Amino acid sequence: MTQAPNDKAARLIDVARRAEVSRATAARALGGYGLVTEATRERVMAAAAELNYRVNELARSMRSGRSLTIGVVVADISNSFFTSAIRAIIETASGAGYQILVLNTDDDIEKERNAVRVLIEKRVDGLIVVPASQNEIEHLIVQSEPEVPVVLLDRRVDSDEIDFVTTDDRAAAGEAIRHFAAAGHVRIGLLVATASVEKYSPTMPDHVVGTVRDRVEGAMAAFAELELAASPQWTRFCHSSVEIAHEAMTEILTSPEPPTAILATNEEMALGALGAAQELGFEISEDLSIIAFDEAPWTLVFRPPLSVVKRPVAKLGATAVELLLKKIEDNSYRSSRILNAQLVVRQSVTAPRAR
Amino acid sequence: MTQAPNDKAARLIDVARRAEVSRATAARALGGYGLVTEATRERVMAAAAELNYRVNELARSMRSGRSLTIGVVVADISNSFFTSAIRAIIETASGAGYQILVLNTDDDIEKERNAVRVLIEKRVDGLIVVPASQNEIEHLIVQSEPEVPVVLLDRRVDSDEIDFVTTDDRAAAGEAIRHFAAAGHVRIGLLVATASVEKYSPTMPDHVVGTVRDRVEGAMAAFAELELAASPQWTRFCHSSVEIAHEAMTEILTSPEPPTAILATNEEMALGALGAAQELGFEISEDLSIIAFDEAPWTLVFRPPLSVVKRPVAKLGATAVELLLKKIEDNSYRSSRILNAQLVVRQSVTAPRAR
DNA sequence: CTGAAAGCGCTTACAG
DNA sequence: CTGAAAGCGCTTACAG
Repeated sequence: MTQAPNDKAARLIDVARRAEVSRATAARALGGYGLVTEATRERVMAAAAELNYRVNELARSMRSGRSLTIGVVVADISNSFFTSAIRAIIETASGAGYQILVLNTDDDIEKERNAVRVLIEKRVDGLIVVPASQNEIEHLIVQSEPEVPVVLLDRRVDSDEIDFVTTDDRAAAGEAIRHFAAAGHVRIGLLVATASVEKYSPTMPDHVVGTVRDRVEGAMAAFAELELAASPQWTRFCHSSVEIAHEAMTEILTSPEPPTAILATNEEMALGALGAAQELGFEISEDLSIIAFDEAPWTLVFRPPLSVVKRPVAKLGATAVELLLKKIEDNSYRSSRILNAQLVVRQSVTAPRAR
Repeated sequence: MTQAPNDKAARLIDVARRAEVSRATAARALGGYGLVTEATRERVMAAAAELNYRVNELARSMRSGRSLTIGVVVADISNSFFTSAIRAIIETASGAGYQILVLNTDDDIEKERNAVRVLIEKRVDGLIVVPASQNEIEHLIVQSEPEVPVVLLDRRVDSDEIDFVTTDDRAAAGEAIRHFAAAGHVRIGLLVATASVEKYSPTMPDHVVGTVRDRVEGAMAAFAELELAASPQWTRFCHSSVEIAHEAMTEILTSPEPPTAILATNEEMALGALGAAQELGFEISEDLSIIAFDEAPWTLVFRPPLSVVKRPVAKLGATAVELLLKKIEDNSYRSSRILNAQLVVRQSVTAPRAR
C-alpha cells in the first residue's frame, strides 16, 4: 500500500490508494456527486482527512475549463469608494464560489491593457474593470476567443458592446448644482477627476469616460436651466490625486473672482479642495460651500459635516458580480444597470457670505 | 493545415500547426528559451499573433508546479491602512511576475480558516495574512505538505514558526503617551482595536494579537515610567468598527472623570472617537487631545490636523512580498522585520484646559 | 536545431 | 456501484 510521499501534497491518487479504490471513485466520493456506497464514501473521506488532502483547483480548472476566478482591474485602489466596491465584489463573488484577482492600474491605460492580458492568461472566467479611458477600449472587447465576459464598474464608455454598472451621476450632479443655487450661490466651480489629463486643465480633455462626462453635463444642464454662468475660471479637470486637486484648487481660489461653491467629483478632489481652501484661510461653508461625490467615512466627522452625493457602492459592486455571473453562465446575456445616487444634505453648504 | 476552431481560444498546438512545427518548438519560440532558428521563431510568433494566442497559465502552472499567485488574507479591507498595504503588495508582486488573490475576513477566524483553505486549493505559491487571532493559528502553520510559505502582515502572533513584518508599535505607543504627558495630560485613555472582542470592553481580552498587546504594553510602560495612573475607566478594547468605537468613546467621555487625551489605535477608532467627542460638544485638542495610529489621508485636512503615528505602510507591504518571495525560493529561509513607526506632531494635542 | 512522448492532477463519459 | 482510460494545455528531458 502506497503512502503519499512526505514532502509533497497528497493527490487524489494517494487518497484513492489509501482507501483502496480507483481515482474515479475517490473523486466521486470527495466531490459528492455520482454514485458511491456509504461505506466507500466514508473510507475515502477518512483517507483524505488522514492525508490532509486538498484538491488541486488548478487541475480541476484545467479539466473543467472554469477557473472560478474573477479578475478585477481597478483604476485607483487608494480611493475608498473603490475599496468599498471591492469589498462587496469579494463578498458577493465568494458567496458564489468565485475568488478575486485584483490588479491596480493607477489610471494608466498601458497598465490596464497589461492587466487584462495577464488575467486572460490566468483564464479568469470574467472581468470587472474600472476603465481609464473612453476610447482606448479594444483590449476590453476583442481580448480573446471565446470572449471573456466583461462588466465595467462605475465608469461606462460609449461602446454598445460592453456592459456596465454605474450610477445616475448626471442627475446627481444636477441636484448638487441646484442645491448650491438654492442656497444663493451663483459662482459655482467644479473639480472633476479624470484619468485623461496629466495634471489639471480648465477645459474638458478628449476621451473622458462617460461617467465623467455625465457629471459635467449634469452640472452644465443645471447651470443652463438656472441661467447661471459656468466659467472655466472656476473649473478644473484633474488627474485623480489629492496633490493635483490641491494645486488646481489653489489656482481657482486665488483667481480674481473665486467661486463660492465647489462640487468635487471624488474623494481625492474633496481632500485637495479642502486642503487648499483651509490653507488659504477660507472657512468651509461660510467662505466656500462644498459638495463631494461619495460618502467617504471621514466626511461625517469633518466639521462642518460634508454634504455628499451618496452612491450605493456596495450594491454597485454586488450588481457587477451578479451581472458578470449571468454572463458567464450565458455568453449571450447582455445587461447594464444605472443605480440611483442621492444627495445627502449635511452642513457644508450655506448661503455665500455677502460681499 | 488545421486552423484554430473559431469558438475556442487558440492553443499551443494551433500555433504549432499554423507555423508547421511541433508543440515543443512552438513552446521554445514563444517562451524564448532553448534553441530555435530565427526563421522558425518568426514563423511561430507570426502564427501566434494571427491566432491571438494567449498562453494558458493554468496549464503552465500545472506543469511547472508554481502558480505565480500570492494569496492575501486581510482582516479589514475597508481600513485605508490595509488598502495602502495591498496597493504596495500588488505593485511589488506584479513587478516580480506574481498576481494577487485577495480575500477579506472581517476579523472572523472562521472566514480566515476558510480563506486559507481556498487559497491553498488554488495552489498559491505563498500567503500574506493579517491574522485575526493570537492563538487560533494552526491553519497558518500546518496547512499543507509541502508547507506553503506564510508571512504575517502588520500583526504578529507569538509563534516562532511564523514570520512577520510589522512596526515597532510598542515604542510608538510609548512616544505618543509621552507626548500627551509633556503637554500636561494626566488622564490619558486608550481606544484599542482588536478582533478579540465582540463589541467593547474595559479590560484586555485574551488572545489579542501581539501587535495589539505591544501597543497597550508600550502605553502602560510609559504610564509607569511617568508615574501616571492607567484607569480602565478611560480605556476600551473595541471591535474594529467606527460605530463601536463611537459607542465606547461616548461611554468614556460621559464617565464622571473623563480623560483629557485619547490614543486611538487605528482609523476606525479615530473616526469613532472624533464622532463621539464632537457629538458631546468636546472641542478637539482644547477639550480632548487625540493621537491616532496611521496617517489616513483625511487626518491632514481635519481641523485641527491630527497628530498621528505614521507607519511605513507601503514599505510594510513591499517588505512582506520580498520576504515571501525569498521563502518561496528557499523554503528554509526565515526572517521577520520590525519597521520603525514615527510620531508626527500636528495640532490635535494641546495642554488640557484648566479645570 | 527539432520532434515524439511523458506527465502535472484532476474529471467524466463509457463499459462492466 | 466501480474502474480503466482519455484528455484539459502546457513543458521538458530525451533522442535524433
